[in-house]
Amino acid sequence: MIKWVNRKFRLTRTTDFKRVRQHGRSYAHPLLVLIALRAEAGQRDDQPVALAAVQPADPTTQSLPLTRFAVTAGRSVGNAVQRNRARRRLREAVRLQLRSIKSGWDVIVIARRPCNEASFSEIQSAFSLLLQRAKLYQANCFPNEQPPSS
RNA sequence: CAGGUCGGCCAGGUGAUCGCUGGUCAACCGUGAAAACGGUUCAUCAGAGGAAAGUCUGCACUCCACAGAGCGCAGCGCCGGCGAACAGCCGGGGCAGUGUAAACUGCCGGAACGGGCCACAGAAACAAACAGCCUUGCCUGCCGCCUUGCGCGACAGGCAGGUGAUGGUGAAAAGGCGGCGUAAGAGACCACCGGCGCGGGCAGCAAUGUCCGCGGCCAGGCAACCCCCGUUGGGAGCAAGGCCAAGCAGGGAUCAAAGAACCGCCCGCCGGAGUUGGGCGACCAACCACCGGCGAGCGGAUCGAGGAUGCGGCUCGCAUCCACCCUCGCAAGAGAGACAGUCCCGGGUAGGCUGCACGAGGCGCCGGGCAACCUGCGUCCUAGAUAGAUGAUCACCCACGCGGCGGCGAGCUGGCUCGUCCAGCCCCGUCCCCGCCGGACAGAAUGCGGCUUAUAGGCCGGCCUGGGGU
RNA sequence: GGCGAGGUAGCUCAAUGGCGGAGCAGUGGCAUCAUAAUCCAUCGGUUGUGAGUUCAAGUCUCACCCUCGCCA
Repeated sequence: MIKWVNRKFRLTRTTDFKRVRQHGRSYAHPLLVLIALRAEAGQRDDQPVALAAVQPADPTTQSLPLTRFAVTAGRSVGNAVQRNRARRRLREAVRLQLRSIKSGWDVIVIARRPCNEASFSEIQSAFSLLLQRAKLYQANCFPNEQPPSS
């Protein structure tokens, strides 16, 4: 499959952030927060050129749209080094879990301050726990086996 | 060897797998006549710092304004050099301070242009007065003496004088100490010391240092208070600025009616303040050169459904006024509201591209210079993200720290055959091995020169102090 | 990223370089059967932090920290 951590498949617009944060459901953990919103077809129409250019090239994704991610760290996390580090580790956690996640969602992942002291395996387990609670795993994959295998 | 101080350098390294961003080549797909553009995949190359930080400064660059100058505001201020420029750097000077020393820190135009301040205390905060001192002169009172005189001497008071030595204070009181002098005193005078000014010699490019001579003690502190002198600066900032596709006005233009705020001069009126007069008083009347407002006339300038003024440095924004209607008020006046219709053009934000990385560039060498720095030559191209790219996992090595076994040195204890001996202990130092932990501050956002702040440690060199050896 | 405004008692704010104050709040008292209000008294400050100028700094100068606002 294609690598989905590319920038073209992330959430970048301010309007997307506003929409997901207003209408999405949030799931909290001491290390991070996850906000998910199911992408509607009408809302995706006005969305960027990259989607329209990819969809005819890849006919398998025509029926079910992409799942787009965004990773954020506010000023309460720390200084610039700690914020960048939290974003990179969360993005890596998203990339490792990406194969077993349902399509057609817009997800925002927000880092919290204890994320600085946590190890990467703790971040991974926290992220998979939140994915279970949000019921974002695909039906054919077993969520308990997938995170350690990848 | 130990401690200190100054300057410079590094900012863990190597390798593997999966990922991220940008450039280049190739293949495929889409649009297109083609050029080209966009996307995917593979290969290859590159990918944060000494402070990238704080945004304190100086520039480049862009837009706006602009004839020039001035006003206002802001920065700087010993001397010389460097530099594109700077509140920067280098070298030097003076004053004050820390340290045994090496060295380090802070400050640097003008207080005899002017204004202001110096709380409390103190007589007084910069310029004289007050208290005090003196009894020099005159007058009065009183006492003593004898030479009985406008006599001499002592005391008290008043007037005229002389003073700035004294006055517990305070951060600061019109040089210090000694003498001479005087009615009392005083740089009034003298010797020494200190400080100031002027002139000259020597050293230095200069700041300045040093020496000599003369003058006269006149002149408190604060300019990181205003100010004066010299010098520099037009304002804003890459979210500057430019271009593009779609779509849209609350934006612009047109149609309507001819006058309006503004400035100058002059006249009149209203209110306030002031002066004069009257009234027991509230107040009244007159004058009015001051302040605020209104109205008419004349002249000027602007605009024309919009215009004018003021403020914030002038772009631009905000406020007010006039022009239309309504309401309130005795009046001058004040307050609130409305701004329609038609037609056309198409700005900006959000989005994309650009600005955007070959430059006051880096590195090395020769030369000049004490140094900062500069000339020349050679070589290299070395990040360009935009919810913002460097992450995850693993192996080995290098520092640092902790623990353990062992060796050596020093120390302690014990023994005798008293020696450069043996045995034990091990808080100390060093070396080796093993295990664990484990990498400071911190992330480019237009670029560059500085400053300031944060920083685990390591390496190199100069100098100083102490100890030991030769 | 760039620009510019501020930090004073628990809160909101004052304070010509010269002993840091007001209102509310808190505590104690008066009063009331009791509470509130009123009245009286009282407590509470490293003036954000650190240097410097000055005899003296909340104020003047510099550096740092924190908070808030704006962007054709």
